[in-house]
Amino acid sequence: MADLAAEVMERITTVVTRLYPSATDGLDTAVRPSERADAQVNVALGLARKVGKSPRQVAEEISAELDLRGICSKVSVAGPGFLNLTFDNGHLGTMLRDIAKDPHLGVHRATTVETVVIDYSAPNVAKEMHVGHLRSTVIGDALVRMCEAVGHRVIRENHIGDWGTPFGMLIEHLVDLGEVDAARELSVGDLDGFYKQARAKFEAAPEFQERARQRVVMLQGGDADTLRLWKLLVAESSRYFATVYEKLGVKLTDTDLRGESVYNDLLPTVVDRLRASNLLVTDDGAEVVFPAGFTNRENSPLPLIIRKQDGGYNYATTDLACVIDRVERLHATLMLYVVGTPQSQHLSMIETVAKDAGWLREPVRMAHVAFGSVLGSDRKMLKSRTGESVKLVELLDEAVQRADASILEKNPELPAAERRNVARMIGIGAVKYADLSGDRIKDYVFDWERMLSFDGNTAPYLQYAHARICSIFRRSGTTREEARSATPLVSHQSERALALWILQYDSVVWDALERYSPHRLCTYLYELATRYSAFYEQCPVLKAESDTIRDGRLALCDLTARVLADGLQLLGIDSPEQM
RNA sequence: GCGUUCGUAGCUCAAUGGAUAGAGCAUCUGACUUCGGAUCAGAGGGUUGGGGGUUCGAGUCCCUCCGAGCGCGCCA
Repeated sequence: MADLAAEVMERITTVVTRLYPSATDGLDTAVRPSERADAQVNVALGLARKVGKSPRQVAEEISAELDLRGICSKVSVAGPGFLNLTFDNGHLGTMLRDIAKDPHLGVHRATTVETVVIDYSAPNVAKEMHVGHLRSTVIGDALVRMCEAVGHRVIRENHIGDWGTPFGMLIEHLVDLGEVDAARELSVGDLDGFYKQARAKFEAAPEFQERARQRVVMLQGGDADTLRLWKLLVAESSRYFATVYEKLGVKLTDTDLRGESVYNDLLPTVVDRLRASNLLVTDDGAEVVFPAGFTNRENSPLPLIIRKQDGGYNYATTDLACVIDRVERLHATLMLYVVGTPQSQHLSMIETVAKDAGWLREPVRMAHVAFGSVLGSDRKMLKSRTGESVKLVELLDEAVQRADASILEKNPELPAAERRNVARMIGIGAVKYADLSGDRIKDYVFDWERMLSFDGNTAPYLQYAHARICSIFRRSGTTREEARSATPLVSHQSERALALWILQYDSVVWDALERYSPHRLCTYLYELATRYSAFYEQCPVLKAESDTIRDGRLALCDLTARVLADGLQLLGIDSPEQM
């Protein structure tokens, strides 16, 4: 409804400024969806007090002066002073025809193009990816797609954990196994086993512990052979990550990998620059910054530790180096951190220090795209039967396998090869959609039954609606492209409901993007599918009364399918044509 | 203790400060010679954790209390 709304808002503003020239500050001319009409405008309610009249009277006065011919067929005053709008059917048809010609389906481009750095996924080298990585990866991927869709310049950064003390232990374990055997074990994808073995040895054998410590020193000292072994670990892990990303269907590739180690050279610079701006304080042998507004248990200032007592750096330093790198080298204007809620204080401290140090200045900004945990049916963090974290690949494989079984049962005619392909789209889509469809800040309960259900706010339901439309076209004898030239008539009640919803796609995509809330797009798509289903029941397409009606309805079908597929694509979910 | 997030139907979740708080699941009632019934139509189900406040208007903003999760100095 973006363009509809824009034009209405403009005309209302004109009328209001003419009627009440002294009260035009902070006008709420927004055109909102309404249950009582096609849309409502509440401008009179806020205006009433300023002009000393009743809201109802103000609404009447505006309504009397308002000329919406060609856009609205009816404008009425209702309730305490709402302006209820009913759009003109012909105008709706024209609008639909216009966006049908637009490859972006009416979604407008960003007026100022941002350089958006999105930090997400972030698995650890030599460790298995588990459910804990699911949300960051899926939400981050959706944000990448949405940003790209409106024309922003997007830089994906996968900040993998590839540095730090655990690597002494991991490298020594690699040496013990022998490089060839170790590489083979890692390439199988059994990172969990590798890490656990190393950990077990570290805890059990003092001799191993000592070797591990020395190895850390060698690693940090740049010993050539140690670095070679380290790179082997990183390479094998990266290959493994790539297979997981492929399975999950996200856009991350090897070129997006940007491990913590990349920033090593920048760490001394961080210290120097903080010292130069007099932010650095020596406290208890460590070099720290005390950003304002943070306190610890004892209510004393909470430090951000830049350099530890032993001279080593920690993750705060790396994160600050990241900010410098992203702002000064990449020229980021917006940095998104798709990181769990528990990190919020840490990121807030990073942001404060980066601002205090002058590295982060308007209009450049960073945002913590925080999200809650994935819970089991017991409402606790999701764990496997054995109490360990659930491996991401196993979870994804199970999703595909469950989807496959479901399709086999419900559509046995589908050829096996096709079925496997569709099962992947549905299974992975279901997992992603379950992750994206709730407000990201909240925890959500992982439930196979619900996410794979064909009823309710699920990916399969949306995909089904899409497949049904494709089915109509297979029988219609017309192509999707041909359908686009027709202008829908938009006269039946459910045609109107569908049309009005389609026209809101633009504003919904932007709303979801600006709030970094993919679930708003999900809610919209679900409602779209629901409205389509009602239309489908009540308005025969192929058996319509006339060719004109039929063509118009085919155009509506095509648009609906495109918005569904486009919206799902923004969420990283595929839309099969049959299922 | 301090900070932070959350609390909405039996369950899982929605709701740019706007009208009578909406969906799905589950329960109950209907609709299959019908473009994919993998669907649709309808019913019941609520003191939005409690209490104050701001506002023409509060689930939403502010304060306070209760409950839950998470974080709070040398791991990342």
